[in-house]
Amino acid sequence: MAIAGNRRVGQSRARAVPRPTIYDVAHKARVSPATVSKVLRGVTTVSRENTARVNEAVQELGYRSDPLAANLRRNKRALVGLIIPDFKNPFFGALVASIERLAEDSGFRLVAVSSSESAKKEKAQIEALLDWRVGGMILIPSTGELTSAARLREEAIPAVILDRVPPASAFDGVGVDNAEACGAMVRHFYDLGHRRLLVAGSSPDLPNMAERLAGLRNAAASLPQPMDIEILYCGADMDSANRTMAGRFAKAPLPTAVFALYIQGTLAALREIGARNLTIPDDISIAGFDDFEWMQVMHPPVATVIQPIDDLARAAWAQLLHRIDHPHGKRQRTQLSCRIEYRGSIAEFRPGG
Amino acid sequence: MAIAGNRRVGQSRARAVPRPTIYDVAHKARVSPATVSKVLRGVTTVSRENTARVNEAVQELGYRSDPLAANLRRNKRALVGLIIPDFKNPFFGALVASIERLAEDSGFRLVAVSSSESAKKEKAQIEALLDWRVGGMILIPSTGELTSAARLREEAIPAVILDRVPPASAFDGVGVDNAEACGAMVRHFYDLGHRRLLVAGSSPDLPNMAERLAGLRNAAASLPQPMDIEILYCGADMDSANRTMAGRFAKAPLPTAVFALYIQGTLAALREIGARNLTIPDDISIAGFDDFEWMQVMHPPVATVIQPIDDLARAAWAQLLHRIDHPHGKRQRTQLSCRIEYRGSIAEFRPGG
DNA sequence: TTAGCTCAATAAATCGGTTTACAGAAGCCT
DNA sequence: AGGCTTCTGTAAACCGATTTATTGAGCTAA
Repeated sequence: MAIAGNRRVGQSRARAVPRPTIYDVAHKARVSPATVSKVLRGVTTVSRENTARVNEAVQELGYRSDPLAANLRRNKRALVGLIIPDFKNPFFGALVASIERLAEDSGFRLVAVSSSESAKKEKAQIEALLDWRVGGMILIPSTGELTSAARLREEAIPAVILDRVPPASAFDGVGVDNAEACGAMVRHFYDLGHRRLLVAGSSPDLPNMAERLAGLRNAAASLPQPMDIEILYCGADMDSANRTMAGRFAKAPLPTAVFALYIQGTLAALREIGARNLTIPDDISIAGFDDFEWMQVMHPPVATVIQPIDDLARAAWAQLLHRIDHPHGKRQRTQLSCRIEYRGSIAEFRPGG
Repeated sequence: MAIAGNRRVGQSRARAVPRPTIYDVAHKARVSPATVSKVLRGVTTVSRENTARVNEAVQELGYRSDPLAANLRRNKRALVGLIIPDFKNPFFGALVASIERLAEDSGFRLVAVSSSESAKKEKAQIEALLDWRVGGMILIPSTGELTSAARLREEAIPAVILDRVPPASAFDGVGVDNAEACGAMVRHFYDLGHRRLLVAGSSPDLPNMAERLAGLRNAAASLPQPMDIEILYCGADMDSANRTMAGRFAKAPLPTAVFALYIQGTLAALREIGARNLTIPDDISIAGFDDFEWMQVMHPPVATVIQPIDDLARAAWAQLLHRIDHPHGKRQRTQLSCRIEYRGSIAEFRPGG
């Protein structure tokens, strides 16, 4: 705020013709501004004749409403905020793209910002969006603590938690059935003879990670024979993921399969496997989470759990609209199913293979 | 606009305590709202005593300014728009992340939107941002035509074209020296004995593509011996890229090296090479454009031209700020240098290898 | 002492819409 | 004809800040 406040924002040359206002339209159509406003908002208590004249004037002047002015007067605003952890992750990118389209279709303006996986930055972004008096918020938290929840409740902002949905919170949540997907993957590995599985998660604090871990632990517990599941927390950034993974692979015994629960884990595992000249899937099998184009051009293609991104976006959006209209309705949680693509990176375990 | 207009935006429960306004602060500090505004904006013509009282009141009330109201009154606004072609591409994602941080540091709010690589959508997004009376705009065009340029000029909006900078336009531009990088890559291939190079571009309409093509053609023209450079336009989406690439590889003679000028081209080439069981780099060498994590976990790692993303963002931002302050200054174009990482995917060409 | 000047403080106008409250016309019923 | 309702249309208040024009106090110089 500081610099833009001091900076002489707007020395730029004035337009030749300033944008027309609602008053210009009213004047041209020989009605009052209030009537123009009604026509523009589709209020029906305007005579056919006046409606026509207003529309004509709008056309001729090329009038477009100023959303700042409009939103200022409205008590709640046709603005929604979306906070994602990282713009560089195409999974989040796809969510942004999808939600952007949905918001536009419903007449909302989406303001997408990132928290850089930092709770502090997330908090600041939430405050900034609250300053804008957004009518709602979709949040992919940077942490499971949901430290900012208090503020959101204080302001009574309709909010939906997406993807990283805490087990208990006062907010609507939309995510996938992580446990089911991970359970299925574990059983698949088991059925192929794997008994030593390395799981790469980012951090146990993230609710989706916790669900994935719980899911695969539960699945493992109900297998006919025991399966050794080793969990490795590799951190959110590539550097720490690479380091942690390298540290693990320096020790015996090596796992016969790796299940990476997030993209950086997948990349770190692939890198380490490559660095040690292990062959996929003969020496070691691997599966990842989320689907990226490059996974299919690897040799062999990388098996992965696929979250239904567009469906997630649609569900979150629907939830948010519903919450805006019904602030007091019961809290909802939506869980969608993942699809697993068992690609060539997973194979049967052959002892001594 | 339509639905949000009709929707009863804001039935939500009123806050227990509505956000304090500048009037509340003024009342509490026993000064006028004008004085509060001055203190908040750092205007110095306020007595030490009043400044202190205002700050105290701000603190106690937890007051935060409403940017909508503030921006409405200012003639130009502390808002900048950023239009990118696609949120799903991590290259653009990284630019968004970087520019977001820079904007924040300068006290601007960034509104990032996407054009989905469509000129029509781009136009709509530009209009929407103009409606918001943004103080400036950074645009990565969806096409080289810059069809929306007229509107931007009409509104006299400070604008910077990023990445896909047309050769001649009335706007500031920030990009990389595509020609130099591509020339270097071509010479590298030549020096390694390659004489049949397949180049995968998205579309000749994009200015950066055109520069890349011109660069490699020029480089090829000044080589000691002729080099066969075949250019293939594969389109922006994965489907068409895959189809086009498959079509090319169905015919002889195959190239000895592929240089893909964009990510989808790189992926399509890798897929097709894999599908035909060709070995990299023994059967065929390959280089890409832009650096993605997965390139380093491929076997062998994929050589690529690396654009300095953070520097691009910084240059674009600086350019925009400068343009906002000096609307009439001479148009500037910035070209940064790329770095090439020659990784294992490129090797010497051995005839009959 | 008084005109002239500087400086801090504020009342009021303003940005461009939306919303409220009310007025006037028309239609209906008794 | 008079009372009641319904329906359109508008004046004016309002959203929450910024900016302008003005006031009044304090100080200096003549």
